[in-house]
Amino acid sequence: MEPLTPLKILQTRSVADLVREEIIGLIKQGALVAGDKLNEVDYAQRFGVSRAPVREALRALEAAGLVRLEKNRGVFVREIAEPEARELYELRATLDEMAGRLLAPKVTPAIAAELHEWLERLAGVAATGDMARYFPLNIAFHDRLLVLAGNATLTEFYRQAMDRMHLLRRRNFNEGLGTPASQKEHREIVAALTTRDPAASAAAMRQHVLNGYARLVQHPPAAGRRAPRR
Amino acid sequence: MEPLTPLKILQTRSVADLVREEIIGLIKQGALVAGDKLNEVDYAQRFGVSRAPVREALRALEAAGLVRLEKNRGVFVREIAEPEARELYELRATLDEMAGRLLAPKVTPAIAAELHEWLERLAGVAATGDMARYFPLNIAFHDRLLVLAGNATLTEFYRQAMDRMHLLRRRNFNEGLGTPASQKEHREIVAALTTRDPAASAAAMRQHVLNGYARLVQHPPAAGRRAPRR
DNA sequence: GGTTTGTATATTGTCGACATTTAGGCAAAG
DNA sequence: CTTTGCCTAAATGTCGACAATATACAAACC
Repeated sequence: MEPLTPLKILQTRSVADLVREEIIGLIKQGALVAGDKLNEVDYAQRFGVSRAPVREALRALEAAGLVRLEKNRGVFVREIAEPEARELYELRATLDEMAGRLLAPKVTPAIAAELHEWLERLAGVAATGDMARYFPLNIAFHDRLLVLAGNATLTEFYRQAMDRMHLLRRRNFNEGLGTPASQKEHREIVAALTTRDPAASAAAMRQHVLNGYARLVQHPPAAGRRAPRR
Repeated sequence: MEPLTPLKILQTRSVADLVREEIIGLIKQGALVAGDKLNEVDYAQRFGVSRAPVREALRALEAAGLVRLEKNRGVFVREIAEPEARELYELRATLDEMAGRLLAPKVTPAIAAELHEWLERLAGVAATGDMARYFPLNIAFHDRLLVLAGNATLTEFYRQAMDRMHLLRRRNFNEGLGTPASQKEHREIVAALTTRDPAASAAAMRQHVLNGYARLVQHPPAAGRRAPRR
């Protein structure tokens, strides 16, 4: 009943919105990495628009913590270095923990079945070793858990935290994913949720994130790129 | 050594930043309430600037969840109604809980002394019944706890959540503050922190927020203002 | 009388241009 | 050879204006 594709887009989405999403996409796929500068004129021309909507998009990205605006100097993709990386993982651990506690009592047989489907899909892709596919799938799995938890505000904050994780040096963010340990923790999370035990589910999700951080830091940091001074 | 006031401001802060902070201030002090429309030309003239920086400020406020942009219709102060209000309090309870757990082991005698000072100040102002003074003091107290917890990212997310609380109908957000029950919980929080017990501190802070929500909902909702349709 | 159509006004979305500032190169002075 | 100063180019901050959309009101029609 709703075409929703052709003109509803132009009726609801402004150019600034599209630019914002496009840039977020570039960050998520690694085309833009921490420290990169975003030239307003370049991006305006790339999208065939003027600078005004680009600037609005960049302002929104700044508020989301993805870029850093330096007056009269330019916009740079934020870089998350060590003190902050740990902070971010601790925060995400707490958010995931909350999601586990909320979701557990809501798990129905249908939800349990869906979660086991996710496990199979994750295991299948992990077996191929194709990180380019596993990476977004893993994020989608965790995002789905948050959505199922039923607190939209929590999901919004969680997504903001997850977006920032892409600002870690990509080489690192990927490492340790899809490992047997990570798979095992996924199964433990689903198992706890299936028993509808809030405390166990919360603990499993929290621990999974903290272990993910441990797997991250034990991998050698990638060599630094250009580092805009200051 | 640093004047930091006169020209450092103009060197680092753009007009859009100032406008953004100004509007946030209007929301915090209640001059702007949920549902109000923000006319771009009006605010541009009020601050003596053009629409461009105003629009950038509004984009940032949208990303922070404080306003809602409707294409070709305008910008409106977001309204937080019942399902979302509960979500927000649950989230804040979790963030405060995390802060309590982080802060407890860091409490030194100096910090304990500072916290007791806060208690006295809060009790003093609460005794006067002057909510206009108690209200920001209470927020500053909780903010201070977050800062002392030492996780800057957590503090940032917490502040974003707190900012949104101002979008609850102000009549409600104030009610229940400074009550004996609230004061008692403050003392329990500081007591737990002083013993450096992470679990007890986390629980006290969590419960304080959840009780605050309970005190909120048991007060009659203020009559609605204009409600922009859709 | 109620509904619809048409028009006028106001507001937003976007654009192009100007002023200001920064970054870098080059030359002159030390 | 280093440093200082100036100058040029590029990029950002801000502005005013135009086009497109939505809202309000009035007229016309059933």
